[in-house]
Amino acid sequence: MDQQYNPQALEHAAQEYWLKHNSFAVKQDDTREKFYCLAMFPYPSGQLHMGHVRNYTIADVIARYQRMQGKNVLQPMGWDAFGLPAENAAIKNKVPPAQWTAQNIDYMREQLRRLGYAYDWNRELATCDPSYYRWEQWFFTRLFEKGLAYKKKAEVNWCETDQTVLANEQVVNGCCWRCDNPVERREIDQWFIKITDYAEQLLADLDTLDQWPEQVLTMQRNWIGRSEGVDLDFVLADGSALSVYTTRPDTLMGVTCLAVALQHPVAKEAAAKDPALAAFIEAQGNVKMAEADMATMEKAGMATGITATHPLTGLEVPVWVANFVLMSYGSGAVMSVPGHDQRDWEFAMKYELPIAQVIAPAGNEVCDISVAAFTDKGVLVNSGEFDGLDFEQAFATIADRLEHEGKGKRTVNFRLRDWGVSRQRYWGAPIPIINCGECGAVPVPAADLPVVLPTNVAFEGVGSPLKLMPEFYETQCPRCGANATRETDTFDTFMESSWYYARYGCANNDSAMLDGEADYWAPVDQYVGGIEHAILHLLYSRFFHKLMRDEGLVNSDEPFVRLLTQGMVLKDGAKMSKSKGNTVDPKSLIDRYGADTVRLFSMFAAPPEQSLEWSDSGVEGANRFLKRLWKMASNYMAAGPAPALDTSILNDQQRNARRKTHETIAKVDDDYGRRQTFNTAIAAIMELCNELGKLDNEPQSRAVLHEALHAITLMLSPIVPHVSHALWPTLGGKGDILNARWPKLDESALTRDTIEMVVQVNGKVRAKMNVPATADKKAMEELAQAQPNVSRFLEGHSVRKVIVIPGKLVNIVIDS
RNA sequence: GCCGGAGUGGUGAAAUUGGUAGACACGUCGGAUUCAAAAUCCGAUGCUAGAAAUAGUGUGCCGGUUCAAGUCCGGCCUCCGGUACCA
Repeated sequence: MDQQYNPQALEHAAQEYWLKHNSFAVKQDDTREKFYCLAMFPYPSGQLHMGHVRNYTIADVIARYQRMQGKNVLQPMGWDAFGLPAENAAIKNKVPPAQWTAQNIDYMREQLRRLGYAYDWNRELATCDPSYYRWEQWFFTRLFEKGLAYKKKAEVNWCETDQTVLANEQVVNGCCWRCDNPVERREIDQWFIKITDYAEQLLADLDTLDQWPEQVLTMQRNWIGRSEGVDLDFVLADGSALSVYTTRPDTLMGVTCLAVALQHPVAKEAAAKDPALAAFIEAQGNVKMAEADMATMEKAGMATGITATHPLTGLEVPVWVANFVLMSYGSGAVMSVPGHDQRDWEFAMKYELPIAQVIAPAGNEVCDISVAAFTDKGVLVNSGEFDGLDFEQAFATIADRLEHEGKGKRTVNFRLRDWGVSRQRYWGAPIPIINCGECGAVPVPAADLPVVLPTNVAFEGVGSPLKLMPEFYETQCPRCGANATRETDTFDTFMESSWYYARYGCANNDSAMLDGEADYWAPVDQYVGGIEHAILHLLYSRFFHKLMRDEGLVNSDEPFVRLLTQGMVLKDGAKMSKSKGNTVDPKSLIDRYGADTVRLFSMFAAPPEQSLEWSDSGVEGANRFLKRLWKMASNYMAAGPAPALDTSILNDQQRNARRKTHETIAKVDDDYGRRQTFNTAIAAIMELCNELGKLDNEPQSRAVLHEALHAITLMLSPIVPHVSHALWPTLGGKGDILNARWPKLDESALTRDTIEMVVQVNGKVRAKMNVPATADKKAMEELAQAQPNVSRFLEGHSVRKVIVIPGKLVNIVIDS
């Protein structure tokens, strides 16, 4: 065995060994429990960054740990290859997006290989490959035929100069990020998938995800946003109904105006006759299509001159246009109750609209409507016949009345909106639809799939190249044969990332989207990825899984059994990113210290769910630990083999070291499996190593050391697999360490004769004492009072009570 | 704005079910080794006072519950993630 720890040589050897033995290729095996471990696949942006390293190391540690539990473990890797950055790079570097993407994948794959991840590379996939997206296209045509995909008009950010649709991130201060001209909103035809049909299921099934972080479940619940309310009609002068949705029908008698969205038909109609109103709508509309922008802009409105009849009082209520009303939520119109809604209150104050109080606090709270809205539920006042009712009674009574008179209806509403999947972009999977003058939108027949995206294009960033390629869009209608036009929009990239996890199960099947093997691996047992995906990606994937289930492709209800959301990698308190110029290239660190050091540091520096502060000296520390470990093993080996361990003849020091070894095995097992706190697992192993360094060279001490080194090598192998691979045979390990089992805990090694306890007086620690393991509460209490530094504090005071927590502490409460 | 998190020594963090605050590291300081340095090894290290024993104090801020609060409750502040076309 080498005296020196030489990571470059041993890592190369381990990786060659794994490659030669196909160590991570797996197939269906019904004799063993399967475990599917998956990290969110990367966007091939150019090179790996530390966020990737952290993500993939966490998943790799879990995968390797599960393999040590005897499971059949699948861990695949692939590429989320469509998306906006390829188009940006194409413009900047004058290289076609497909070529840029392929180069990046090649480079990043090599970086991943050097980190020694246990991937089954046979299943690698890239979403920009027609053999992948053809099934997505096929699946979309199935959704279309089931009525789950439909077309409607929706707004986008439009740059007139570049003749292009802009993503929210490409709109900076209301202007195009490239040409700096003001952006306008434009309404265009787009494809949608009816996720709202699945809203109830998506909400209800969150209750089954008991291995997901509570915060993610909460965010998804709030995002879906189920509410119970009433849809009710205010009648306009022309006899048509203006429908509004409210969760507070108890405040109906306090309505002082109605507010409609800028895009609402009533607003459009009024604007047609009122140039000032048209100008207002125009001016307010040029805000980008992002909720954060719309919700923080200054509230503004304008009266339309139209009035509507209140369904209960029969009084006329003015209709306003307001920029904070969302066309996409409910009916695009709301009733304004300034007395009991803070936003309405501010709006009423600004425009000097009346504010009426119709709810009074049920208890003794103070309530002054002239200072702020009273938004709690309470008792109805100034509401005529409804006075005195509480919220529930008022809801029921008013809803009944409206339903009875045909003016309203109890409704369950969701904040969730249908999923818009059209993108007016080049670098994405073509939407498999042909538009025919006669037949309308016709799905491309399965036999004609895939609709292949042309990759040899000049991409200038003005419009989509597909719109300039008659050879792409000129076609015939599959139904009637007439000349027709192919859809030139492509899919939202969330489409690809919503089902890739399932495709890994049968990545090379070219006759079906999914098959029996895919269903064998599904669902993913452990999913690992950034918290930034807590809503969109994870919700779309859950939805897609249910769609695939209903198509008979999988048999489970949910795609991800257990979820770990990892925090970001920061440097100097800011997220590591190219734009901030504070990235650390994993390659140079691997070159300098080896992959094991990089893996060890990224697992040790913080628990996986927290953000991780990058530290160069921390990396040094991780490397130093591996060197010490290597030296400890090589010193042990140099002295020749130790005798067999005989636990009946160990002295105190040896017994203590052995107890520490087995305590560590129990802790690390719990940290890996249940808690997933790899930082504390590593700390525990370091502690053990520090302890072992104090052992002498007696034969049984060396036997204890051998047992410990054996266990340490196994326990560290998920985190630092290369050095473990090298140490294993030298420590007498049998076979391939990848297939070795987790070290066995010897419960009998854990016993203690005495236990250290703390003695407090009035909650302050005053002494520590060793009590026999067999002592009862009374003995602990007596021993505690006898401690010199304790009796000193008790003098002159009477003991009021004594609290004894066996094995932990004794707290003596005295009069002060 | 709304939804979800986080805040503990000089630094990254630990404290798992309300029970010893600061494990394990990094850094710093002191020592050993060395002609010298690097590397390595040993020791000290929350802050204040003290030679020490020890005492006081301390987990973003204000208040509360409890024998006991980093942990639970109420009210704030700051930062981070998401906000439906970044992925």
